[in-house]
Amino acid sequence: MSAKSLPVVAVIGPTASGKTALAIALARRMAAAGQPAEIVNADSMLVYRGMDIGTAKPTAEELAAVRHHLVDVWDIDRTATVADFQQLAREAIAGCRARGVVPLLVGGSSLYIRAIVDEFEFPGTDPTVRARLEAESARVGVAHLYERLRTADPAAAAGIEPNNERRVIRALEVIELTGHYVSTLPEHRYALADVVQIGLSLERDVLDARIAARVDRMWADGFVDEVRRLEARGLRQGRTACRALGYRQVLDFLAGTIDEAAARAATITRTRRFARKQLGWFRRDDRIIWVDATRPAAELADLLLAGPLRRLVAPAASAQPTEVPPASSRQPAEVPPAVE
RNA sequence: GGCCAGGUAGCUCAGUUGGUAGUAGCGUUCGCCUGAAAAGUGAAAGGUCACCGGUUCGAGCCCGGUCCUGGCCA
Repeated sequence: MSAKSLPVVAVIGPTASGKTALAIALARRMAAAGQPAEIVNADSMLVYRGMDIGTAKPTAEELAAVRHHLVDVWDIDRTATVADFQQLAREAIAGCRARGVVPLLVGGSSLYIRAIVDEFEFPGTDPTVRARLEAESARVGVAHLYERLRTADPAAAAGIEPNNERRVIRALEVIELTGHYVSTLPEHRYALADVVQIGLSLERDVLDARIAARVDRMWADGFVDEVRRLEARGLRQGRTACRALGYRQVLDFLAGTIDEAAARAATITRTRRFARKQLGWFRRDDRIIWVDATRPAAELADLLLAGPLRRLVAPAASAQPTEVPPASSRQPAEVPPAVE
């Protein structure tokens, strides 16, 4: 199979829906069929070294079984940004394809996934400008900054809530750098060639139960100690990692503002809310092919490789010189089903 | 069994000298989102004020009784 014909397969879904398991299963099945695959992480927290239990990071065995990109690459005090991620992930994807490897992009954040696969351009940033605006906001209040935004760019201001300090500052920063700011998201249009998005879907009550079970397991596995160790290594100093679900709550517990039971309960409810948010994002993207997350990962992998991803393991694929079938082609045709 | 404190939104509670309840916190639901997205932000829905009776023009609030919860004493 030529590198050009390799799709990028995005495995998405809310937290605790089984993305990691499915990606691993897909990679194993594909490898067995002679088509190597590697995982490109699109999760903002898996990049941090030392954040293992609370992020449900793939296990050592899983990491050893399938090559992973963008996992354990940063220290916890580094600030993660979508723009950096976009670049790194696109490089990793291009690298895979160049080597004849199918990239499996795995993540739960629609923005991160879209920034990578869609036409998505970020205006630049300037730490000095940013710092100045942040300091000013702290001094005089967001309301003043919002007023300035209103006069500088009424259209942009209209799309931003006056109280949303983060966005107000960012908008002013971009206006200062480029002259204007667009406060709406781009269309759903792929920038990368041949993208297939697989979404894991499941009922809310099942999802909620899984989240609670996962948090319980995290605690049983020594999550609090993990956070304690990371705290000693500067977790509080960073801007991104310290706000991760669970970590933030345990840090509150370690600081004494809440007790441990409250930290655990808050981790569950915040994670649940996060999952709702994720689902809301994915709901708006009609390009996603949804599969039932309650089925075993191996079974789902077989189904996908017999259906939407069939061309990746079809025996005759290497014999067909050109003609890449569209991702949407789902005629069973002459290819024998992989299951049953 | 006696005394005390309570029973108001899914949870924790406010509720001023009685005028048919709260900008409450959390949760829930829905929306927005471009360099912190596991982040940030907006809005909405939710209550026969434990139950029965009484006083009053009018009771979450006062009186009597019943039930329930917690504490103390036996």
